[in-house]
Amino acid sequence: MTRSQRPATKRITIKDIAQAAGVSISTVSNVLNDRSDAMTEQTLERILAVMDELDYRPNLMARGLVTRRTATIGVVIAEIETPLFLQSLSFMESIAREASYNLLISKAHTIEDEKQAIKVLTAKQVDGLIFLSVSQYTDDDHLNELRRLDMPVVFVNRATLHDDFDHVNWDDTAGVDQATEHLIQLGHRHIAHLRGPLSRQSGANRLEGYRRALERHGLTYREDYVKPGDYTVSPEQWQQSTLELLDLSPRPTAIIASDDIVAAVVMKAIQQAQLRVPYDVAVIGFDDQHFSPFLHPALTTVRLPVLAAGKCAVEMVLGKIAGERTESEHVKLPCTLIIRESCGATT
Amino acid sequence: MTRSQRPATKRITIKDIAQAAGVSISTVSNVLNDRSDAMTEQTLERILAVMDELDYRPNLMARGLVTRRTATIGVVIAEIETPLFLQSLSFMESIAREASYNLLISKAHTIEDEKQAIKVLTAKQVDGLIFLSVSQYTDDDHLNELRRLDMPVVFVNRATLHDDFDHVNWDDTAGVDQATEHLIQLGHRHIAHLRGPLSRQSGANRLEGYRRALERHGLTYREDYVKPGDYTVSPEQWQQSTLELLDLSPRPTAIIASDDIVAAVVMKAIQQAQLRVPYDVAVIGFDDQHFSPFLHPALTTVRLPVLAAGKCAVEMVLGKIAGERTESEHVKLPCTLIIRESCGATT
DNA sequence: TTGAAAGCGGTACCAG
DNA sequence: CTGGTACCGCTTTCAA
Repeated sequence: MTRSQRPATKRITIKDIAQAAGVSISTVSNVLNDRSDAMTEQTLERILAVMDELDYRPNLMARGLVTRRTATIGVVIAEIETPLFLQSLSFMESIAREASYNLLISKAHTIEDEKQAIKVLTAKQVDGLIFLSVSQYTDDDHLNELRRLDMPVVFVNRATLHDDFDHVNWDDTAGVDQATEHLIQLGHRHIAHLRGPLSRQSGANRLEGYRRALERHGLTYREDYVKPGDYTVSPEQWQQSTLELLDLSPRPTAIIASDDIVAAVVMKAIQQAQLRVPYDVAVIGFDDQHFSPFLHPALTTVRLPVLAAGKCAVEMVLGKIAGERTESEHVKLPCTLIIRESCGATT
Repeated sequence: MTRSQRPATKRITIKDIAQAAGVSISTVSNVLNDRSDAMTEQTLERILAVMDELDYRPNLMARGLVTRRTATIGVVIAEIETPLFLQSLSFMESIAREASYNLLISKAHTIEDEKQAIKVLTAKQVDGLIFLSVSQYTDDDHLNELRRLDMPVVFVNRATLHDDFDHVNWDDTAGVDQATEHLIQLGHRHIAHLRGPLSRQSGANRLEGYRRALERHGLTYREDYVKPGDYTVSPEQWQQSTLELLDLSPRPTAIIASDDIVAAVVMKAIQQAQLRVPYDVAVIGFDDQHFSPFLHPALTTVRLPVLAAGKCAVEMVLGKIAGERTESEHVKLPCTLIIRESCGATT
């Protein structure tokens, strides 16, 4: 059976409803827009009945053409593959939907993609724009055109140079500081760090948090305790780096990984070296991904407020659309240390 | 600085371009639609220049109103939280974008949500609809109205009763069959299964695959080797069930988990019981999630073809939109056994 | 080759 | 309180 040959189902419009109900177009429009106060109960009922009977679906594009509202927010996403970011996207959808908005999405890996995404999303008349990015510094000149748009724009996790835009970020530095502090409180004095890429603000910030906590406690920062451990190098190298750390003297008693996946590999390497986590070496991750509680041992990690950030971003653009918020805002959300088993503390 | 007070930037339209370039509206429309053949090179250049200068952005809603095309595909997503499904969504976006389509998304957890999602997405005039679902049997009557829509509709992973719609599914049964077969080939004779919810087709199918492989090899199916292990019960119960399995006599030498997260917990429980994976007990997961290669030991699992399914679904609706595909199709994608370390085989 | 005009499906203003 | 009508911004015949 093929369902694709045009069934010639003439699409029914507001005019059809008006005709069938024996009223004017404006009257129908009024009920569509909840202005039925000044209308006979009877009339309303009849119109409603006709709409239902004819399976009427108002064309939101036609409406949008005149109201200049689409009830749609555009989301430009970098590296959407990251499970965490996708979760954030999902949550943003929930918040948006509560306000009867939908999300129109477009991924953008390169600057060129991004330009293109901005072009098409604005051409589709979205009411606002959210950028879900990696914290990389990039050439941002093309963002200037956004200013001419007179459209709410919010950047999530973006190290942009344009400070007059709205931003939602999280405090990586404080996050790792907290993690390091936690280890120090537990008595650790030799803490290593598999750091993220320094090309990203997050990598640099986290390293900074690590140093800061160390310094605060008068612990020396050792170059050889810090090694790259991120997607720019292979998992084998994470493992290799871990082994090298274990060979150091004094051997680090704790390792802070750049993210939860790396932490999993670190734990694995430690265990394969016949050492125990956390008894011989404690491990802390970063992100708090879905699987982290289920690792063996359950991973102590720093939770990124991706959900809160998504919610915040959506609320910011909705606020701007509604004209409630007008000032440009820079929100920095805190990270939370989630204590589980991998560093030995029990809460 | 507030950027929200109307800058009175009159939005420029095709009319403005025509005026500024000293040509007619139709001429501008022609260049917008790549019909510049019958046009002076000069005219074209001038129009292009003016468009660039005025930063002209054609209003795709206005266009869509007449062309009845929006270059947008609606995606209705159930349980978008699942990292795997979100990956699929992300991949769908890639495929769609290659064809210059965008995705308008709406989550729907309940039937009521779903009705609402269908309503608003169609009202926004999407060119096609993709349902990314859980494989649950539900009351599907509301889907009937989709038939009247004359719009391409594809269901991914949905156990719908409406066979005349397009479907993309994967073969859970064969997937678990394969996993079980693999274990049997490795010499296992006592294979347990932490099964998924039987309320979902996937749970039932996987159990079926398990039984099928057992029977094919003349191994008896033991009720006590099968326990529920899914989101309907708590992680503590997964752990508890694992321990119960380990207490059985003869003790299972292998456990097939309902998904990778459960598999992680199973491995953890086994290890905490001072047994080794895979030497004492082999473990196989289901999904092949992002973290699975990084578990200790790396998880052998059945990969769900979520990416391929997403791609397939998008291509199906694009094909229908283009009028190339007309027949309704039912695609069933194979699952792939990914052999890593957790069941002892080395490829 | 280019221009004029009639919609697409709504909204909203203005009479009556 | 209801009906007529001028747009919204673009496409698309149909003439010139």
